Order: sequence, then C-alpha cells, then structure tokens
Amino acid sequence: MAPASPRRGEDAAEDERLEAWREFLTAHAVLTDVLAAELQAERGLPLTWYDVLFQLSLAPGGERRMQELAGAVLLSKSGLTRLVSRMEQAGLVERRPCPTDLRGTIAALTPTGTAALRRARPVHLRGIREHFASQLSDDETRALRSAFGKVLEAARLAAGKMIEAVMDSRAV
Amino acid sequence: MAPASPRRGEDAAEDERLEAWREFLTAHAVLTDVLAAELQAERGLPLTWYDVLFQLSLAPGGERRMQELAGAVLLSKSGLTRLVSRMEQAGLVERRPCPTDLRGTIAALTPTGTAALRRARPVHLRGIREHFASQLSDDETRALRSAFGKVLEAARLAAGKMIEAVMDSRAV
DNA sequence: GCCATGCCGTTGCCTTCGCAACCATTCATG
DNA sequence: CATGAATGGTTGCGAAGGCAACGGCATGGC
Repeated sequence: MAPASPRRGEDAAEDERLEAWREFLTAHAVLTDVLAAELQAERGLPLTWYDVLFQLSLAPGGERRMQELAGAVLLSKSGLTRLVSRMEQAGLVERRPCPTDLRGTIAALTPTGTAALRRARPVHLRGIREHFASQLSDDETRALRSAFGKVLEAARLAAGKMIEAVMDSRAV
Repeated sequence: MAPASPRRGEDAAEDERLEAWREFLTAHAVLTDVLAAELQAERGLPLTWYDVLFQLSLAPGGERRMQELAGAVLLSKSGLTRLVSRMEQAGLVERRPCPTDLRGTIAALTPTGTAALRRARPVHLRGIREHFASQLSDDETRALRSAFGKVLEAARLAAGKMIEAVMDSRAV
C-alpha cells in the first residue's frame, strides 16, 4: 500500500478512471443515437415511445399509473403527460380513470400499441446485441455489472431521493 | 417462443448482457443528473458549459474551430452555435474570425472562462471520483475501457453505415 | 364530520436542441 | 481563372422536456 513513488502510480490509475468516464459518456451518446435512429428508420418509432410501450407491457394488464410510469421511463410527470398524449393520439396507448383513486390516470396499451411493440422489439434487441452485447466478453460483462452495481449503490446513497423511483422496474 | 433446453447457457449469457445494458442506461442517467446538479448548485455552471470550457482548455491557446468543438462536446453545429452564444453573452468565451479560413469562426476562452473552469474543475472531478471512479477496481477499470473501446468502434462503424444508407437512398 | 395538508395529473412558460435552408467562402476541375 | 460543388456557421422553425402553479381529490388530526 506504500510504494516508493506513490504519486506517479496513483495519478496514472486516476487518469485511467477519468478516461473510462469520458468513454462511458461517449459510448452512451453514440449508442443511444444509433439505436434510436435504427428504431425510427425501421419501425418509425421513437425510442421514448418504445420505452413507454415496453414498460407498459411489463405491467399486468398492460397498464400503469402515470406517476409510476414516469419513474420507469425516467421522465418528469409533465414530460410523461405530453408523451402519453402524443402516443394516445397515435392510437398506441389509451388513458382511463383510475378506479381506486379519482385523482389518478391509468395509461394502458391498446391492441395497436401491443402490435407496434411486438414489431419493434426484435429490431431493438438486435441493435442492443449488435452494438453493445456482442462486443463484450464474459469477463467484461461481469466487470461491467459489478462496476455499475457499485456505482448505482453509491449514487443511491449520495443522492438517495433523486434516485428512488429510477431503479424500480427499469429494463430493456 | 424460444427453443427449450439446448440453448439455456447462451440465453443466460445473453440475459447478463441485456442486464448490463439496462444498468448502463440507468447509471448514465443517474450519474449525469447528480453531477450536473452538483456543478450547478456549487458553481452555478451547467454541465454543457463545463464541457465547452474544458474542451477549449485542452486545445493550444484555449481556442478551437466551431465545428471541431461541436464534435468534441457531442452537439450539432446549430446546437453549438447557440451554446457558444449564451456563453459569450456570459463572458466565458469569445468568438473571433479564423485567420486562415474566412468562413470559419474560432471560439476561445476568455480570462473569465478560464477562471470559471479553474473553480469548477475540482468540484466536477470530486464528483466523478466520488460517484464513479472510486467505485471501480483496477480490473474493472481495464475491463470498462476495453469494452467501451470496442463498443465505440463498432458503433461508429454502424453510424457510418447509416450515413451511407441515407446517401444511397437518395439515389445520387 | 371537517378542515388543513399533501398528492395526482395537466397546463403555461421557458430552455435546449436538431434539421433544413441559407449565405459566404473555399476548393476542384476544366 | 471561372464556375459548380462542397464546407462552415448562423438562423427559422418545430419537437421535446423541466419547473412551477393550478384544480381536483385523498387523508390524517381534531
């Protein structure tokens, strides 16, 4: 733990980590761009729409409360209100009143929405595989999961409140 | 309808990778939110502004051509035009004509901008260390860099192909 | 039962960003 | 050189999302 010239080694290790951070940012930007463009080109579906359809499909009955859904797709409530309105107008989703809470609104998949998701999902999964998953060795996959796990845990501690809703039912 | 038994191992490995993808997305969302909020709260500086200041500080003379800078901060050229305009109005950056190309514009750090970066950098670095770098072991750091490197190469290739596809579809 | 307080979803307003059109300049080609 | 194609930066326009405020409803304390 006490090498002869500690600063040099520590700085180099630090630089590696900062470089990893920059690559992390770049990889995210490039990947989401490519995946969104593919989905749009091949299925005419924005990635945010896909995300909503998918999160709804995970829920029993294909329906969820607005607030809950907002957390799942990482949007503010106003952002989700408008996103759902656009999708409703396109016929992919419908609103209905919540029977147990008259304040609430439920967003639900329509048959059209279900069909759109069924058509889009293979395209998106193929993209994730092609551009991300297939690039990882088993070791790298393990390392990533371990690293992200720790990062998320730390972030939860640091920002607690900010993150609460985020990890709940968030999947590909 | 996946095949029953013979592909179990492969599917499990696939699921691990999709899980890694999901964590990747969540980690990015959470981290950038936290870091942006910290920088804004402690230095009143949006993350995008920091990014511009930092990229300029890397260049000799603290100045870069607009187009080049746009690539470095992952914005479209119109996006950068307006971002630089805002920062110019705040006095952090200045525009000057490019001496070797009359079409070009150079964005350059002002003393104020340099000072703002000097004040903000420790805060941001502390955040990256605290929420990201310090969570990674040396092995994980290596794995991340290797993984991101491959992902980026593949994604850029794919992005290139998409551009070609667009060109082709225009039937020049 | 009643009221104060808080939560849900929507809306107005604002910011940020991308695309495409545009002008000025450069470059390639004859 | 002359001229058509390409490039650099800005701008108009529109899409998307966050914040704060609002009205309707829920709920705990009395």
